[in-house]
Amino acid sequence: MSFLNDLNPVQREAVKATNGPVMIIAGAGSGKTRVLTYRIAHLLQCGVPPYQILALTFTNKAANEMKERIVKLVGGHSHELWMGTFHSLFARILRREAALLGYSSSFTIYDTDDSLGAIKKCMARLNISPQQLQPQVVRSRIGHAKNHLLSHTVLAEMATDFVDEKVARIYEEYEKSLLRSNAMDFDDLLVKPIELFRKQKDVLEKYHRRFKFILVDEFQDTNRAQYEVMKLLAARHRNICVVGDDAQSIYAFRGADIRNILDFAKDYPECQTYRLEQNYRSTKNILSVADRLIRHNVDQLKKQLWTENPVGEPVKVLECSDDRDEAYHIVQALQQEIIDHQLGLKDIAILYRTNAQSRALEDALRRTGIPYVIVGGIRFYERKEIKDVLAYLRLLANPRDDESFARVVNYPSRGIGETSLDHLSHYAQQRNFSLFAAAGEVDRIPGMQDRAKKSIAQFRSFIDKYASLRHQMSLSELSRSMVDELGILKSFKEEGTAESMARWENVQELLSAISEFSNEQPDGTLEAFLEEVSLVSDIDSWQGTRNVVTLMTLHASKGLEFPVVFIAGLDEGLLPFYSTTIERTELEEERRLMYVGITRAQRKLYLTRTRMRYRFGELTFTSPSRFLTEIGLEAVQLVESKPGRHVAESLLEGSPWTPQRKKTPARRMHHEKHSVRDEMPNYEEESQEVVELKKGSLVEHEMFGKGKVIQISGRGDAMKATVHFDEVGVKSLIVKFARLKAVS
DNA sequence: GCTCGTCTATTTTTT
DNA sequence: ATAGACGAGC
Repeated sequence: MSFLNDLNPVQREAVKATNGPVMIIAGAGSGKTRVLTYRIAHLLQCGVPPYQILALTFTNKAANEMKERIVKLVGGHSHELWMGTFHSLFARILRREAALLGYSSSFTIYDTDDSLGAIKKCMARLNISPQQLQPQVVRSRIGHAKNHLLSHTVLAEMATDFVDEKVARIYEEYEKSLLRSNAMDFDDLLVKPIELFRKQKDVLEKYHRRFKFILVDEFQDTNRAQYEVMKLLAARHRNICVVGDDAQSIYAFRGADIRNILDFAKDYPECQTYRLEQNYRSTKNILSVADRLIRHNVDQLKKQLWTENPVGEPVKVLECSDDRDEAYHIVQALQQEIIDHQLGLKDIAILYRTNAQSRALEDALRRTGIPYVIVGGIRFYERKEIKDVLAYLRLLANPRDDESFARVVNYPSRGIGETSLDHLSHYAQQRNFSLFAAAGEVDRIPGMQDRAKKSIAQFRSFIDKYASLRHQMSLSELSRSMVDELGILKSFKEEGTAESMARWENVQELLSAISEFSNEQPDGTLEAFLEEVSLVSDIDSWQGTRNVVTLMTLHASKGLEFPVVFIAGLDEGLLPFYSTTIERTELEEERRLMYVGITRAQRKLYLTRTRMRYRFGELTFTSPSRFLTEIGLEAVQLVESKPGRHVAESLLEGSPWTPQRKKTPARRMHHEKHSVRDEMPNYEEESQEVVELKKGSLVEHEMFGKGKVIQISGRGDAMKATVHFDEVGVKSLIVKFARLKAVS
């Protein structure tokens, strides 16, 4: 089994232990993904049919990458692997089994906004005012309850105060409204399968027969519901492998529970544990900074990361006067790195705690003409105009979707105001109807204006018309003609403001996304498209191949790596983030977040902070993050920021970074919505001497030394080579920037 | 029922 | 600083 030789001894053991429960504690940069992919490849090679393997990942991107890598290792039927996020895979199972839960298979997935809307309506019905009890609070309490598998009855029994009692009551009402709307919220996608498996043993058995091997990635970020559903599925064969790193647990705020790591050993006493402690990613300096920081956490498993990589350059700390100045120094340093080390823009990432921080950075990059891309921020699918169009599509798939109904019944304006809608929902409520069903009996509703009745009836027949056209035309034709008939694009155009033009563009982008989806999956249904839309994350669509600087939050950076990393905003209060006080456990999560950021860096790490920063539009003084103190001055190199970015600006005249303006092409989908300028030609065409590379070639790299090519993937600029270096192990390099020299 | 102006919170992080 | 929510007035 040749490919197993690419692994170090511990990795190889972890890959080969296919029977029974296995826990892999994998430190940052220790080849976690590699072990997972090789493990699956190994299973396949041992003759396990792909459909018997269930692999649960944190993002769709991780799943897709893994699939690709597995195909490269063993070829073949990777599409038969069940690999994806908990949410997307269980949505798939739920669609199949929907009838058993009283749902139809075209149920809608409510996003957080939809749930909030539904909760508000429930509260109104129960006469609980939003002043009395914030709907946001109610939603998070209900979400918390669901994640801990507590039903509204149990919650009511446990209630110790007034708030909990109310929440339990609203929870009950909310559940009813979800069922009536044929809708599930994000938490339901995990909770409902558990309900189903517990109630219907035969269904569970069916999946037991199917999934003989289960793997869970990013185990430290799973919540109780995820753990429970995984346990149910693994109950029969007990071939369950979880991979995680407690030091990188950064989602406790949304219910991730590190206890899962401890409970695993209890629930599976026969489990074999492997620790991957050799880091292949970062220099010794970077690793040492990471270690000095994380040592301050009390809650952590014992683990000592080490590396054979070079010591590397010192980690630099930049102190700046304000956030504009900080952005400017980052941009300067970044340019210097590119010149000094012949890097591409895509080798650089700027990370920060809050999305709001991206603004100053964007300004600085734009002014210098450096192309960049922002991952995250306001998501494409959460924009108002997009949600409006999607609401129509959702109604076609599931007319009972009350949130969508309420959203667009009067968009574009049809003269159906709050009063009419109140009448309608009251009528619906009395009969336990959906709004759409009530709209079918509009004549029987007392007290409603005739004009409103007519409009509602028209709206209903509009939906009916397109719902029946659904099967006669393609998804993209359907959406296009519906949007046309609604006059949405036209009205944006007529409005003519910059904002409405942006909206126009966004709707066009949505329509192209739908076409793209139809082309890629000719038999893809409307439901499938909507599901994809509900469950994508920003990081899913980030492609590391464009030659641009990447900006993102520390959270989004998990699982990625970059030669050069900047972490901005090391100010107390911002990173760690808190407003007034902070508890130890929260502080430790912030520290892990910082740890995640540090360990993204391969070669060079910059930490920056400011003495003053704008907060809520006001300039406030800040003190250095405690994390800087904890790391200690002796481990870093403090760089005095040279004041005066004006000087810096004038120096830029005529430099290679002076903007060479090019017309901005239509922006790409959500992930690149903020990208202002496309790649500049001098970077795109920056080509290295072409080295003839093929499997088995001997090469030399300036940092990693000599090695042997074990794999080539991609073409052109995106061509990657996987090289086994004598000194540092296996690396995947982008050929264009790796500057590999042939060794004879 | 709609529009304009003022007020407010928002600035964690996301499937 | 800014966008969304809310209330007063048409």
